[in-house]
Amino acid sequence: MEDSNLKGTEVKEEVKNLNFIEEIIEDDLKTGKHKSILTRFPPEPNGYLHIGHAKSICLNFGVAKKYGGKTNLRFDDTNPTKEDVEYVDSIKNDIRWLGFQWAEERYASDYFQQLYDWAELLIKKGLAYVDDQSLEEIRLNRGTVQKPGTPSPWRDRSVEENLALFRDMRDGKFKEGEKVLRAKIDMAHPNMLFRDPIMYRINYAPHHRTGTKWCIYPMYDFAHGQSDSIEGITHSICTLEFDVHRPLYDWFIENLEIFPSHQYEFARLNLTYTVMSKRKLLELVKNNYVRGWDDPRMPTICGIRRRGYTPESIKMFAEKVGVAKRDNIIDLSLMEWCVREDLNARSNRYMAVLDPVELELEGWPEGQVDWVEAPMNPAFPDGPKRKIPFTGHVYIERADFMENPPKKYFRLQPGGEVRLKYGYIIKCKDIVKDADGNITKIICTYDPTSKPGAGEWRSVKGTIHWVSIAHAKKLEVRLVDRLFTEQYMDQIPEGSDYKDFLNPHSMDIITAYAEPALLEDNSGIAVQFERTGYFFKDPDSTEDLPVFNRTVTLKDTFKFK
RNA sequence: UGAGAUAUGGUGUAAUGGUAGCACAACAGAUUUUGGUUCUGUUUGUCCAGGUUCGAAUCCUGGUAUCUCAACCA
Repeated sequence: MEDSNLKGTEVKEEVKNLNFIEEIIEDDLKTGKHKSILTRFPPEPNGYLHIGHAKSICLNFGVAKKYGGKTNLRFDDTNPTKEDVEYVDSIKNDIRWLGFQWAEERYASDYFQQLYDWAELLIKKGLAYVDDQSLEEIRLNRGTVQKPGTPSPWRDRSVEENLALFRDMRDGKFKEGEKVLRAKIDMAHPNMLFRDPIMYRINYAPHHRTGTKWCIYPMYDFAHGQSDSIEGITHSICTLEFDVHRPLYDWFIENLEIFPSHQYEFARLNLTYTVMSKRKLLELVKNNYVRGWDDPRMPTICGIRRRGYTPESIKMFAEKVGVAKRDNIIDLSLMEWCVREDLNARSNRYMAVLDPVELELEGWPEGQVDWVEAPMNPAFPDGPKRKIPFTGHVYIERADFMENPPKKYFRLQPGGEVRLKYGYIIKCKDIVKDADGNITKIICTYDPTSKPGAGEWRSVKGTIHWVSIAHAKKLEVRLVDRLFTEQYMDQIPEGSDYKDFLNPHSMDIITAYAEPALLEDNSGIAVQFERTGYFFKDPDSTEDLPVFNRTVTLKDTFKFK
């Protein structure tokens, strides 16, 4: 009783440990600023979602759920030249796979008419004008961060002229780049975004949803805040690089006198050994440096999934990295710890030998097979079991035998005893080598009284895994390792060739010899090869090889001092 | 030479004027039919310099460092 009380207070204290977004929300709820909360996840459908987006998804959906609110999925599709339906489908799949459900599926393109009307309103208020300057001229006249810009010669057109010109833009009377609509703010403003930001540009590329209905498209700044406002988003959570946009976000909302959504920024996720920019990931795909967006080496959600990560582990990771405003580079080991934590509790165990060497038991009766029983997961000894055929002729891991072992090595060695997991205790008697001195076979004796369940239990220092050669299932597996060799991808200079940093062994094919029960496993989640690491067969992937995840080996299994 | 944001162990993240805590990593030990898991322990930190205060990561002043902004991208 007291224990549970204690636990209760502990949990309460943990809940009190809020990130700054949650603090803002609690405050808004408490002061009555908002009765309920509505967040949104607003991807541009121009690429696949990656682990950085996963953090944003967990945050947006997570806080809404925590405070009884909802989350919209809104596609920020205001640039037809970059966007595609392929991407909207993948984005929806990934969010669903993570286990989140959005309240409404919206598109910025749903609001094109409303946005257009608002643009006319701003023109009528004298707050927007059509500019005839070329892209080049606009860029030059914007000034620099240190020097004020110079106003456009077209800045003071009459409302009537602006209105007529803007309608002509809409009606397709101009070529791309010939005219833009700009907000009339301040060409000398210290915030570059306030130097008459462009609201609309002409683009004749067909839009993936509206086709050729429109030839003018709103810019991000003229679309995002208003879209939030239309939906009644209370907390518009985005990454830090948008913080300079917030004043402009507010400016449009104020001058349009619409629902005051507010933007809050947090630091985006960075990971060691990982390229996170969508643009760079697209480059990897386009140059065929990887096999696609869902290549198991990619940091995309679908790539990580193919590597055996579970939705739970990704959510745990998002929770662990926290939410703050300072720049960060998270160590990959934290993410790997999260999968191990989840998989350790849930994944089935099998034995598989990756680098085999033959081992023969002296005196084992010819043709005898012992079917031994082993738990699927040792955490549940009374749970589901599997049967493993044991014979006198097995493969063991080459690394599990050493002829001249160092001090603390306690696997098989000449004259030494070791247990074959779930089987007998064996003792190394002899070694057979080929002409080059490579070990081809290890001869052992075995202790018939050491059969599990058959008498007194005897402990030995080492236990190694094995697989009966006659029963072994041979399977080809991809040994997936990190895509890049460089720890901090930011250190790679802009424009340099990614090829120079690719890990040449990130997709090696190896042959594994596994116990037969593995083939019947249809748990759908990654499986643990005992003492080696995690193995995953993507149920949705028929063409490629299953994956052995080198980046998520068991902690320190291969190391010894 | 502008504006904005941010500085807490190796990496993240708490502490909102009162014992600098937690997680990952690293290291050590115990348990173990996975060198896994589990358990215990250790090491390492408030950007700098002043000031206010009985007391400062926190408040003030002045520096320093890092990031973001000059697409008709989002």
